[in-house]
Amino acid sequence: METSTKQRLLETGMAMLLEHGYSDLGIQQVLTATSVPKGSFYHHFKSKQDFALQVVDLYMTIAHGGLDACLGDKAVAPLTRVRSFFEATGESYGREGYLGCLLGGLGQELSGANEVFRSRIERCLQEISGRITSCLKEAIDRGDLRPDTDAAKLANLLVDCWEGAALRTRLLRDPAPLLAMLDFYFQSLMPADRSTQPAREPKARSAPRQRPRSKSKRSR
Amino acid sequence: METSTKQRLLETGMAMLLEHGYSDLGIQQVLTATSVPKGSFYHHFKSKQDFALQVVDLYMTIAHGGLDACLGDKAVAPLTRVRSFFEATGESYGREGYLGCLLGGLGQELSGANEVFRSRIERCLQEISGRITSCLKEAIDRGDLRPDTDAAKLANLLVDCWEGAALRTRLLRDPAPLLAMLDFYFQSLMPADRSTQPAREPKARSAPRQRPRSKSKRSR
DNA sequence: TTCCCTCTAGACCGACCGGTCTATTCCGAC
DNA sequence: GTCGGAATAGACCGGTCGGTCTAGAGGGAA
Repeated sequence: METSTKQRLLETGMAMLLEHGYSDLGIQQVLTATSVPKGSFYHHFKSKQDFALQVVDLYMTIAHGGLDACLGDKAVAPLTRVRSFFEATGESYGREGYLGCLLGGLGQELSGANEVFRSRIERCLQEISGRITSCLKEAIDRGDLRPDTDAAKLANLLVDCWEGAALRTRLLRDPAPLLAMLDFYFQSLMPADRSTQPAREPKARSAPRQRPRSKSKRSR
Repeated sequence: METSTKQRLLETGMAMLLEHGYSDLGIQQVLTATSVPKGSFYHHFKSKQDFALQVVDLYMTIAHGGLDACLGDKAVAPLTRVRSFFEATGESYGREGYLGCLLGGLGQELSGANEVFRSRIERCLQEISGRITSCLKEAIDRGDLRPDTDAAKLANLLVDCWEGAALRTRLLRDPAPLLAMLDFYFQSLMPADRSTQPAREPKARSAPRQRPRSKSKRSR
């Protein structure tokens, strides 16, 4: 079954929005790339903005899928689960040429002048942060974090720093900033000894975990 | 002495680029805002891109001014100097309505498809990071950081996370993410006891150091 | 005064933008 | 069959884009 026209538009649009951003991306470019006539586009979407918002929805569906896959396994330490989500996300960035995060990209570009995108993308980040918060709370209950830890604050911090590192990754076309950021963050949470390990999983993993880990190292 | 036409274009352009981004900002908007005819614009700048790049140059001149002011005072502990630079930068964001950092904004928007901006903005971040690196090395020499610390890596990390927090600040129109990020970073560098205090200076200060510390707290 | 160069001034250009519109094709329901 | 809505198809629209061009204003040097 070949994917529907709408789905093709959304998927191609996601990649093109990531590369070009919103304002620089013409509808005609998307139509040419997908061989879809303009009439079909405006049959499925009521405007360019509507299209981009639906791309964001699709992006979030995928993100939640990743969160489900990584945060759900109760057999793994909660902090390890959180880290594994970001590592998996970083790997998916690699598959797209290290262009960073769509939420960060659209958020930066549009939030200054477009209230619809501003609030929508902030809400998306809050969703992700919220799910990480839950996992951090588990870590607190389990004694992996100090009991007075503000889980929501720590989760937002992680998301924010991640977005920054993703921007740098986009500028450098190199994943090093993402990895360095995760190292620093989790090392700070588990000063020196503590039970939970840096990033290895204690039990068998569900998803295939290939990834050549990128040989590029650069100076940084 | 009223500022020159070119200077007015650059200053207004900086504010408008911060708000609208590059692609969404029309030259005509800048001309209208400054009451400058198009002929003058293209007399001073050879293209829109040239204009934006010169805005970035101006931004960097200002940034270096801030770095000079904050990092130069040898009487203050180096880590405190670094922190004070970012705190001052955060305050300047506030004066512009918490729209974040121009380098982050243009970097996100354009680095996917425009190699000129990509390399230029990466270079700008490296310049800033480089100056922070020097200051961190001072901290190492002084014994405020472990001697095996990778100063450049730590400086890049700080810049990256700062940009991420600045993005969130733009989305929320609130400085809290910036402050939370600085707290976490410097607390991690000085675990618990260590000589240097969180953000207070050990010796007499030259520059006036008021700092209202921003009353907005929000939930986060 | 004349000259010349910098800068101002804005009409104008072709290209392309997002979006509309009408016509046609497709295909399951009946 | 044939009917009717979903989807495709692309010509077309007004507006705006970045950029060009010509004309003139200003002012210091000779």
